[in-house]
Amino acid sequence: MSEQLVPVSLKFGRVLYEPGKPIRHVYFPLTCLVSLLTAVDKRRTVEVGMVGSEGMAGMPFILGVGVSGVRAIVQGAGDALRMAARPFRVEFDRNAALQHALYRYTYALMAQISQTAACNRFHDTEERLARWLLMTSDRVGSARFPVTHEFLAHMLGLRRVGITEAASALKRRKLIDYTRGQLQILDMKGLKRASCSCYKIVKAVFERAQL
Amino acid sequence: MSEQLVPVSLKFGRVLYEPGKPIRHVYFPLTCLVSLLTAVDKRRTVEVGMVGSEGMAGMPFILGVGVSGVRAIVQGAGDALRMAARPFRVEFDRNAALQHALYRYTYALMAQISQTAACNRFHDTEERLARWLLMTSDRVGSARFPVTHEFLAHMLGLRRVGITEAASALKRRKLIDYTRGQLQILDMKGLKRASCSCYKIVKAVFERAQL
DNA sequence: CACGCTAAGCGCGCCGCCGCACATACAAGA
DNA sequence: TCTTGTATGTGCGGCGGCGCGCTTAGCGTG
Repeated sequence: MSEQLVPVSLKFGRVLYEPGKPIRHVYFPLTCLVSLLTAVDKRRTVEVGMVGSEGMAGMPFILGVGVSGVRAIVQGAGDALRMAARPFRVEFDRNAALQHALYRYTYALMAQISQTAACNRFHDTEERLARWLLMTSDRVGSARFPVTHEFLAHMLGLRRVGITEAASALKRRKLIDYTRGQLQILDMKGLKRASCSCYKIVKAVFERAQL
Repeated sequence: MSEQLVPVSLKFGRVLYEPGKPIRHVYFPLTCLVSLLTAVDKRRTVEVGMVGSEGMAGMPFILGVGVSGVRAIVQGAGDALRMAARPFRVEFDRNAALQHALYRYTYALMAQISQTAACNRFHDTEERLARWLLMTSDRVGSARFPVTHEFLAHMLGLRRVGITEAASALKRRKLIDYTRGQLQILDMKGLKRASCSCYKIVKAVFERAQL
């Protein structure tokens, strides 16, 4: 990789891409976490994918499309490596190993999005919340991370109150704990049981793709 | 393209790929229509993508992954061009134009899947049914095509009865008509109004990607 | 022409999530 | 300490979709 790969520190809530807008940089998360959101209107959004250190944000660019299809926001503050689109294109085109890795990642991301589509259709709030917390925990590498009910509502595409209800149920069962924007997973195994099978399915896909 | 691209006739219901199973051929639909389904268990499935003559079935293969992530079934009987995985790989690797076209298509398919994920979350049966009918009609190039309520239920991930209710509502409004597995769109414009915005959004993505 | 099969229609009680409105609680700053 | 803002909790009526079981209607076949 080239010296044009610069470390950046990304704050929570920063918008990296907007649907239909050009992709100016690609990002390789190190400790940060990026959410890919799809909207149906101004206020209703749902997360379709999550990008941590295992992946890259800006996939359309490597597929030869210069605009983003989704909105990408920084869901967990932290560091990432960033590269401007043009030099990245040059590097990507001449680095076969990079191509292979990123195409494989594209596949895994597609599988994740597909599973999320089915999950959104069939699984209830509590299962989906548990899955989201596990996936986030895996990617930030910690059982404790900052997140509010309001934010979770945007991720899972439901009311803030819906999150409060599901989260307090999980809290009652001693699977998680939280106060004012700080959440901690207390019982990882229990939370896995409370989550839907989509968690395991997606995890298996990523492992098979060696990511 | 090579002479190993052979025309095949695909019957309704034929399964082209199963999740986790190897991809032995790739398919380029000519007049047939392929559905990509994701399951959460044995009986609950939902369509996440649709592949017609604008695209190819077997995308994971071009991303360097030899197994399918989704189930692919022939939703509309018809013809396709088929190529065995190995010779396709050879052809694909040396044909830059093909690569560009298929990577762009991958992007469009991802966008379609993402939008479906959001659509499944927010839109009601009638809107989603209308969208499905429009997308299918676009791809088979006809306002009339065979489909049963039972089949639609598997595509949209709901009860057969749910389809009956939504479809009869559309019928009452003179937007569609159907009997025993034959469906006809009567009022295309009206059906577009009855569908959710996801129809237009996905269509625009495909047009922008020149597919 | 009678039978069986598949497609489609209907009723009912149930439940999860909706929108809306309001209530509490903790935190930081003036 | 008081104020303001953000985070979380609660209540309620409504509705869309669920599971279940049953009915009706075409169509093909023997």
